[in-house]
Amino acid sequence: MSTSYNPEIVELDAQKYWDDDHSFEVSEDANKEKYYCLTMFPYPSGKLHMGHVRVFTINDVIARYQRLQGKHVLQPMGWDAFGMPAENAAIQRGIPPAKWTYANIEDMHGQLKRLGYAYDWSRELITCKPEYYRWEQWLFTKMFAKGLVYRKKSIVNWDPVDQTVLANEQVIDGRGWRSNALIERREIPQWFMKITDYADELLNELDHMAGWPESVKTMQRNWIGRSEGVELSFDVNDENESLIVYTTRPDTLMGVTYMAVAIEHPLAKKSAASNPDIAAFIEQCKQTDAQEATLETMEKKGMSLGMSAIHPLSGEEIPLWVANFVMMTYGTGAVMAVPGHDARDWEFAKKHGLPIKQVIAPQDGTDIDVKAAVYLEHGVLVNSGQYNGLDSDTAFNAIADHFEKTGLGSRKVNYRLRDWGVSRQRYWGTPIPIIYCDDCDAVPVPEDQLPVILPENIEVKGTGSPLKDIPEFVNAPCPRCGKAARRETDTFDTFIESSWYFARYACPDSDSAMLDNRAKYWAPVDQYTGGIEHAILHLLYSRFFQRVMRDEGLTDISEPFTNLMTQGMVLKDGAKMSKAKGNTVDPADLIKKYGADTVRLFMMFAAPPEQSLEWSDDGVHGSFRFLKRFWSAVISHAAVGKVNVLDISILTDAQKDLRRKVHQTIVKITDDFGRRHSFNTAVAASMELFNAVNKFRDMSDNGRAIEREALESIVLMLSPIVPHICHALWQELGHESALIDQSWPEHDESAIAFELVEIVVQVNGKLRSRISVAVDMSKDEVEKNALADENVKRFIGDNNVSKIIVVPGKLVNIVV
RNA sequence: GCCCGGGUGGCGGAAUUGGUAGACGCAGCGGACUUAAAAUCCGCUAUCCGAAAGGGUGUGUGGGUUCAAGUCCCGCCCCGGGCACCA
Repeated sequence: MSTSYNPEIVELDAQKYWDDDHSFEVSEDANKEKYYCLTMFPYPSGKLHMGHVRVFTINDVIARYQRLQGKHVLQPMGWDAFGMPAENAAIQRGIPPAKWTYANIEDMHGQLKRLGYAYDWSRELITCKPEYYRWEQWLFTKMFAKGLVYRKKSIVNWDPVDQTVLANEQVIDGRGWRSNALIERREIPQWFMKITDYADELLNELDHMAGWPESVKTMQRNWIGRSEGVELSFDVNDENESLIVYTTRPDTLMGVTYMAVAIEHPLAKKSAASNPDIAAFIEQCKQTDAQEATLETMEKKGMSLGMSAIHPLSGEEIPLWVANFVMMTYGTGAVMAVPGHDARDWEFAKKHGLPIKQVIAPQDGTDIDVKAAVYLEHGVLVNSGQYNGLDSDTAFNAIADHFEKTGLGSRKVNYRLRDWGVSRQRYWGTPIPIIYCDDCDAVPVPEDQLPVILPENIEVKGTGSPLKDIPEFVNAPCPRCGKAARRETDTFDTFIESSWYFARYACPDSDSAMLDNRAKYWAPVDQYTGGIEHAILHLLYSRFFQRVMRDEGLTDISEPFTNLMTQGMVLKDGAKMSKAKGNTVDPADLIKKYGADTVRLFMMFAAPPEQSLEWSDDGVHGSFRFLKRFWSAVISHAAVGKVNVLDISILTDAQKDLRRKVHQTIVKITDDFGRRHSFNTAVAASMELFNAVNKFRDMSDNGRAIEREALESIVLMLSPIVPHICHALWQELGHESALIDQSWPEHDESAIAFELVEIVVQVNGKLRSRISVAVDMSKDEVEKNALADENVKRFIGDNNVSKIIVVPGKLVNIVV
């Protein structure tokens, strides 16, 4: 082996060894403790970017660490292959999405191999293949049979020029990205999955998921948004149907001064039919995209419907409005407005001159003016007739009881979570296995006719789905009556593919079932790593799908991911790396220049995994320099020859110090890897130990034996991060068997023991001195030593010592 | 607008349970080696005052709790992620 570090030779050699040895291919072994270590699979966009390299390296470090801990590790990789970019590429370049996607997968596969990840490539999944997506079609038909899917109208972004539905991303400042036309909200029929049936379970289980970050659990809790309230009905003058509203504040019921419905609400539609002004207003409100952020930040607009509802307690007439901020998708699409005690209602009332009435007063009796400022707190009821004087909680129950007795309302638990709309009006996705028959309505495709295969050789124009233009695809006999019928041309949301792929890795070749017995061995995923941007949608959908699969008898597991790590983004010049901003760094260029190990090392060293990482070319160079120094230090140590067995009975102080440092570092790095996932500090600790070895320079038998112990420990402990160089250095150190088959180093408690400890002395909390004391010295003795220090005496001066705090082994604080 | 994060030297970051702020690395400065450059090696490096010893200040910002606050509490500012059709 060469004395200078040549990463390309070292890395290709190690990779060849792993390939020839099939080192990372695993099968089910009941005698070994399994460890399933997974990263969120990539979309095959064409080129690997730094964000990919970061997440894959983090996961690879964990996988390799767990292997050294003796676990039977599965780390698979695959491709989330359906999605919009393939259609965009197809429009721009005239290549079918399938062709573009498969070419990208091939390129990126090669780039991943060059990074040396410990993947079991024999399990590689590609979600756009019928062998994969047939099973989600199958599950959909099972869900259909159980009533877990249904069709209803829902709102999409409609581009009136391109005559097509746009994704939120394709709407820029309210306009279509290609046509530049103003986008409209439009209702079309779509398929939904009843995730709300699982809302309570998805919510409650979060309390038992100790391996998930608190922030992600909080986001999911808030997203599900369970609330307890009362649903009640208001009669509407001259109408047969009453208006149903949901409120979490029935205690403010007597403060209702108006009501508002969404523009899609039946009452609004009915008014619009006879009143052109209202119709015009609704049309105007439709001139916007369908994003919640747009809805929440836009100007609050409304118009009186000229109708009124009857207050169920007072019998007063309450004016009825239509407003753009009421969402048809939450609650009943109608709200009772209490401007005195709700911020949005208050703002709207002020703008439109609607009355504001105080019905809640502060508990402490303070006077407030709700016309000047909204009062949101709970308190004591006023201006509320028989409920006056009750506190908010008591009033909640009294009013709820009243409505339940009269039958005009009832207590209700509501969720912010909505059912999952899975229809997409796009080509490049899994065909929804439904056939529409004039007589039998929507009929699921029977199991023996699955999969419904997506034709791949196709031209995409960007105006509606090309599937509609393929008669061989669209025309199909009704599976129930045999009459000529039409196939659904919408495809599934691509989140469906990513909601179960983690389970399929266990049995990627199973052609008789979605999951087989092998899945029982590997599930659940022990460690899941991916971007924080997936905190809600992907992770919630996966938790839902896992339960659907469970209830279908495919698995006993409810939670798919035991431990979750969400890694931060890769930034350059303070912004997320993106083509649009022109601040990308191509991993391939860096690997060519420095090798994969340097890139991996920098990624792990530059920032803790959960934080965003600021890219630095200089920093990469520093990592390369460290590897070069590490290489030559080990090579020159090995060149001297074999070392003798260490005799710990005759160690010098310097030898004891280095040995202590070695074993302290083992303790620290083990904790950093295993418990804290703090890879940046693990690297720093390795560097510190390495610096200590370099300063050591002791060619005695014991000296060389300790140096060997130190270098071998560093090689083993850095190997999850820089596996290639460590593979080579392990051989240089004279070992026959491969590094990946070794065990993680264990520390020697006796090496860590020390006699003296440095204690900090503060006077009034300010650092004034340091004293060195015996490790077992009593508190009184430590105090005496501290008070005897010259600088400490100077700061105490003539003052009386009022208190002394001693933190054993750490500090003394003298308060004067 | 709502939900979740983050803000520490010139830069990336460390400080794990309220107990020494700035580990480790980069950049910079000084030196060694070299015809020279690169590479490598050694030393210094928060800031202000001071010859030094030592001292003052300092973790976005304003308050508070505590013997002690980067860490806990309250308010504010700024940056990032998500908001259901980007993945």
